[in-house]
Amino acid sequence: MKDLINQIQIQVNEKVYIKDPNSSDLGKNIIAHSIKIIDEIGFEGFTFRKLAIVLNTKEGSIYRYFENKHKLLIYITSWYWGWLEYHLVFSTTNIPQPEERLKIAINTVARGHEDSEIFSFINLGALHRIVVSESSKAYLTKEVDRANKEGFYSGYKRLVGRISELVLEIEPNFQYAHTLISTIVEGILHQKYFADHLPSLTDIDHDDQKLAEFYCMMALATIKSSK
Amino acid sequence: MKDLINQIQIQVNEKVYIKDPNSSDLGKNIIAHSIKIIDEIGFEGFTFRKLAIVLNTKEGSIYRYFENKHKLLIYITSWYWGWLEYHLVFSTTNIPQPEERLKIAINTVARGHEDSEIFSFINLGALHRIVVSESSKAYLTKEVDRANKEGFYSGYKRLVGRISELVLEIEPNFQYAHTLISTIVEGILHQKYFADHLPSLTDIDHDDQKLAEFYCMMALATIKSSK
DNA sequence: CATAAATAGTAGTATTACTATCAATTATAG
DNA sequence: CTATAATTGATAGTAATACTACTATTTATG
Repeated sequence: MKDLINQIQIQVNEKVYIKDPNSSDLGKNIIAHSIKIIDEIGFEGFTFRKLAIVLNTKEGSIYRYFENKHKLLIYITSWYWGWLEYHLVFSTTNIPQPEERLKIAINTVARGHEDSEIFSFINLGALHRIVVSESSKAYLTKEVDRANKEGFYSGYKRLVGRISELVLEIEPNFQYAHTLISTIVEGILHQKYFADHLPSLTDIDHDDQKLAEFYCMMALATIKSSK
Repeated sequence: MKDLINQIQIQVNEKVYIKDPNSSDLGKNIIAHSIKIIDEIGFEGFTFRKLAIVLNTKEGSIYRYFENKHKLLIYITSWYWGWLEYHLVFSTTNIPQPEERLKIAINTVARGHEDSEIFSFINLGALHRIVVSESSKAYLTKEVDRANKEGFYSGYKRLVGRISELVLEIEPNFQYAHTLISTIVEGILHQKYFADHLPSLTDIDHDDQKLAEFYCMMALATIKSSK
């Protein structure tokens, strides 16, 4: 699996960047090191100046790739959702039972990364932590409508859409597939954050397996209750 | 009800502010107008300078009340959770059936404000929109652990705790009360945001009643499924 | 009416978030 | 292998942000 994964490239909406970071070494370093720095000091503390110093380059060079740090955040979170979607499609094909497919999907989201800790130059562990604690800042902004129109959130929307389809396979008359799945995906991220920082808001303590089980149980109970 | 509500004062952890904004006209204006400005231009665009200009005062005077704008955000969101808790306690007392109490609680969170649009000098409609789109930024920061230690999130935690207790009254052996309730509270906020900005992630379109019904159904199905 | 408290007014600093320009380096195409 | 295009490096500069500090003036209170 690892070998195969290294063959593919995750596509990110090209309007997110000025110059494709995959097209050069500097570009790849910008992605790799911004993930590292944001993971360490948080998105608010992260600046292109700090990144430039680490990369032994200048702010100006980074601005040739991304208009601002918010776009860079959209880039790396979109990349993550693209990667997860790839993973999801892979893990659910050839599973005949729709209920089983939904369970696998929820497990995929809850586990986040796993067998491939480093995907080419991207540290998936750090990226996953960023998604947990920073990804909602990609859309919780006054520019959300413009960004959405440009398609910046299509990766996330596609993922939610795909899992919602699995729900509809189980129960085609279920009216709340998107609400249920976006609640679960956001819920998984939040519960992980709460386990780390606000433990009284959760009952699941760093156990991705258990987290997945809870949300599977919740999903199936909710779907069936609607009949 | 409105008259009674105007009698009480919502308490916010006093470490959040330097000087109690309730103790002066300027303080109250800081709260009232920061809610207005954040609602209009978003938390990122909001600065103490802009607030000072609107209030015909100087940055320095605002800094005597709040160390920085992040603390002010914590203040106003804490205030909201305190207000909601008050509402919740009020609306669930004297209801004998635990299931009914849980339903009322979820409805209270989903409706957010309603019969009291303006609570003394606070515009609850604007505050509710801020809670929907900005409140998670109060804890999604690298300072979260320090802030949590200071008790800055106790209002939110108390609210989740209270509703979790209602869950346990229905089913004392349920293991995931906090996870379920924090998922629902966050879910309600997210679904409202999605309805406004990313509609493909939700099935509930600006209908607080329906939103509450969905999450009530989900809660009860999940609780019962665990038996 | 005195004096303490609060606010207004003015300055100033370090950092952020950029933009612009030109020189040096590196890639690529003929 | 060289011309030239593309990329990056280096330097500079601006407006805004996020503060801190100090003094003058106003307002409250005993």
